[in-house]
Formats: sequence, C-alpha cells, structure tokens
Amino acid sequence: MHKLKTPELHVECSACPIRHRAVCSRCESDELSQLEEIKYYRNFQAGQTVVWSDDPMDFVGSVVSGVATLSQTMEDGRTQMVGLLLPSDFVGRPGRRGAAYDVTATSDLVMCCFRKKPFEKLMTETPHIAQRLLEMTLDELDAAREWMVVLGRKTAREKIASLLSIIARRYAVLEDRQSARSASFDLPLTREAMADYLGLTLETVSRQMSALKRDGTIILEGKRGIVVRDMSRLIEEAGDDSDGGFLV
Amino acid sequence: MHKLKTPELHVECSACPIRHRAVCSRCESDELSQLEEIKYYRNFQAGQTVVWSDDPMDFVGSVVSGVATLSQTMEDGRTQMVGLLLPSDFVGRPGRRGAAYDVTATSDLVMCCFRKKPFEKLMTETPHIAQRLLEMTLDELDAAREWMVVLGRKTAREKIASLLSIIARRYAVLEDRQSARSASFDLPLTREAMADYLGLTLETVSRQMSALKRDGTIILEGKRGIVVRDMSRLIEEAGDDSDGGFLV
DNA sequence: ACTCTCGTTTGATCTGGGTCAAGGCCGACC
DNA sequence: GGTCGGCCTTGACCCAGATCAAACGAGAGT
Repeated sequence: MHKLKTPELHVECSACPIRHRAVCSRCESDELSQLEEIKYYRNFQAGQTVVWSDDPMDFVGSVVSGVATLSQTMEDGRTQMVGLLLPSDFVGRPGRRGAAYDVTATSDLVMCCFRKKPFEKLMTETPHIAQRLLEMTLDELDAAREWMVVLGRKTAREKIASLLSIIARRYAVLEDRQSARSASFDLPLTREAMADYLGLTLETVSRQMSALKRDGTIILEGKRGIVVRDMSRLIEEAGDDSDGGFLV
Repeated sequence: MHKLKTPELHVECSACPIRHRAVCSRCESDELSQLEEIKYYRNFQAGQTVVWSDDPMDFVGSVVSGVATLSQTMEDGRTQMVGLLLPSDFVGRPGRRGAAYDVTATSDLVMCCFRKKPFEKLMTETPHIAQRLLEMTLDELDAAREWMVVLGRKTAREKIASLLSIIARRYAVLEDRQSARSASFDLPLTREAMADYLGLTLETVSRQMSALKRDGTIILEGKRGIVVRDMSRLIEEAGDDSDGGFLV
C-alpha cells in the first residue's frame, strides 16, 4: 500500500493491481512509466452505471475505493449479481470485446483505469503481467465457484451469513485487522442488491437480517452500519465448508 | 483436430488445449517438443475420483474423452458441482497448491496430463502459453458466472433445460454440427449428478425430465440417450438471456 | 431363472421462501 | 414543518420444490 504521485488527483491507490500486485511485486521501473502514461482515474456516484453488458468497454481497471457490482439480467427482469467488486478488485477482460455484465457503482466509486488497447499491448510485451492477471482470474474463478455453492445449496440464513462474512473478511484484510474477533463495516448494498447477490427476494433478506439481529449475531447501526459481535459465530451460521475460504 | 503420434497410446488428442489451442494456434515447434517430453495420458473408469479437493495435484491437463465433474461438498454432505469437464476442457491451477475441488470421472475418461512443475516452468518461459491460459480461464469464469444466474434465478424446469442445452451445444461444437436443428447425445450424468449441478434434488430432476419428455421437447433413448427435437425450443425453455451464451 | 444392486420414476405430504399488501423510517426538497 | 419518494420491515398466505416412501427396470452375478 503506497501513495501514488499523481498529484493532480491525490488518490491513494492502495488497489491498482497492475502497479501494486503485478508490477510492484517485481518492481521494474520501465513498466511503471509505461503504465503511468496510459493510466487515469474515474469517479462514479452511487447508483451510476459504469458499463452496460454489451458496451464495448474500452478500458480495464481496478477499484480504488467504493463498491461496484457485476450483474446480469434476464429479459423478464430477474437479475443475478455475479460479482462484487471491492477495493483492489480488477475489472475487465483483456482480449475480450464487450463487458458481458452490467457494472454498477453501489456507493461512490473511484476506479483506476487503463485504456484497453495499450494495456493489452503492454500485456503481450510483459510476460509477468499476463501471469499476474492469470493469477487474479484464478482467484475470481475460485470465488465464483465458492459462490455457486452458496447459491445452489445454502439456506436463506446461511446465504446472508455467508455474504456478511465475506464482506467482513474482505474489509478486515484491507484494513489489516484480520485477527479481530469482532468486525464492523458499512454494508454498501441495498436489501435488493443483497437479494440479487443471494438469489433471494428482498423481503427474505430483510427477514433474515432481522433474525440475525434478534438473536444477537449482528447489530445494525443505522441503515448500513453492521457490527459483527463474533466472527466465528457468523462463519458458523454460514455453514461454511472449507473454513470459509477466501471468497470474492 | 489432429492425430497425435504417441503410438504407445493410440489416443486421438482432439482436446489438448496446450497443443491444440495454445501451441497449435501458433505452431512453434520447439515448444511442441518440450511439451511432448512432459506429457502423458491417464485413464479413469466411470465413478473414479481423479483428485480429492485437498490433494496436492501435481499435474495439469485436459480432457481428451469422457466427462468429469468438479464438485465441492459441505461437511453435512450437501454437494454442489461447480464445473463440468467435457472433452477439450482444461483442469488444473498452474501456480496453485491443491486441487480445491473434487474431480470425478462420471464416465470413462481419458486425460492428457502434464507434470505441473515443468509445465509451470514452460509457462513462464513461453509468454503466449500464459496468455492462452488466461484466455481459457476467462472463458471458465464466464461459464461459472452464467451458471450463477441459473442457480440463483431459474426455475427447476429452466435449470434442466439450461443444462441440456449447454451440453448439447458443447457436443455440437465438438462434432461440428452446430447448425443442426435437432441434437442427440449421451448424457453422461446420473440424475443425482444433474441435481448436484443444478442445486436441486434428484427427484425434482427426474420429474422435470419426465415433464420435458411428456410434452415432446426431448426424447429419452434408454437411460442415457437424449434426443432434442428442436434446439431453439429447448433454449427457449431455458429462459435464456444473452441468447444462451457459450456456457461451460 | 432368480435375486441383488443401483439408478430411476412416481406419489403424497410438508415447508422455506416467494408473493402480495400494508405500514414505518428518514432524509430531501418545498 | 409537511409531505414526498426511497428504502426497509412485518404480516398473511401460497406454491415450487424438498422430503419421505414405495416400487420399477435393467444389467450383473450365481
């Protein structure tokens, strides 16, 4: 986690995977300078759409701050979220035409972007960037598959607990508080968005949230604030196999 | 699709992605010879486990013929399939420790394998292999996400229709009969395996199969043979968004 | 031919979560 | 301060799919 010196923007790019994960891990300065040239930042407001599923999507990038979702909608309106993008997550499909999913900001969002063409060129010229991207894509694939278990086999209560523990864990990592027994964070999703993630209705989400509150597993502070008293309790509620893995 | 000259085995490797997709697409002979050295074939019988989810998994490879599944099981026994491996699909996680999922042969299976260490070495030395693998992993990710929609938002009938049309489409591609109006194939999965894929019970799967048969969408020939009268009808039953995409 | 096993089908009943409907809460805007 | 519009909560009822249970069919072994 380091400050970028893009003074016009004053953004702390704790996230940028290319710089932080792919490049910094090897620190080759010529790549850094190439990346600086094609890099730019974009801001979105809560609720705004970043790209539509069939837009050309001429960039790739990663989330610096805020939360975005990837979702897919059937013609009759049923929608399913297929990915949750938290700070440090990468978006984009190098070598692919369209976006394939709707990308929506669910809170105010800052993204660090690279124009796609030059990024792809850079990728073919710089072997370990492709390797890093493969690495990251494998992580996403693991997360997606883990999520298939949630969608296919868990009860409503377990689904909610799974979602909360994933988000809590992710923020714990970002804030380096991983060993804490309790956790608190702002849940940047509406009940409807949670429902779309979990394959439930918003009423069921609401009822299960109330139930978890009622028996003391979580505390709701205002509309979005969530306090988890005891992470291990929550993880147990999630019915988690494989110790809860490292979803999303 | 070309014959391999590995005479000891007499296998037609229509599948091997490294050779066929990554290498053949560029045909660089030095790589071919390197690959030949670390390549070997493995046969499995129907029902046999290829690797357990926490096994070290010292190889990567691809399916030459037959069908395998990737699945995950919760401690209480609920299981969810997270991937279906048909001929030409790649298995393995270069740069990863374990297998992460149970891999099981659901029919007699031939795999073309590469020992992992040398394969990884080759990968770092040969940029476009990493790129090809990234490509393939992105495809898998798309398939997994498409499947999340099926699991999260489709009805039992739509789920069955989705599964059948995915498999039909995959075999159509393999056999190069893509434009055919009808399709027929052996469904190499038990009702239980289908249920595990679809997040249903085997009874529900059986009932929905009977229903699809009853109203003439499919014909069952013996226990495993399936004939689809009219693919477009089946795809419609699948409730498919995005024209049915290119799942799995 | 008989029977054992394994997968499958079908029926009867139950239930978790969906659906429909009515308020409640709170910040924004007049 | 009032009311309007977004969310969220809660209740009452319903239904798709789960669960429980029985029986069927086909291949394999004796």
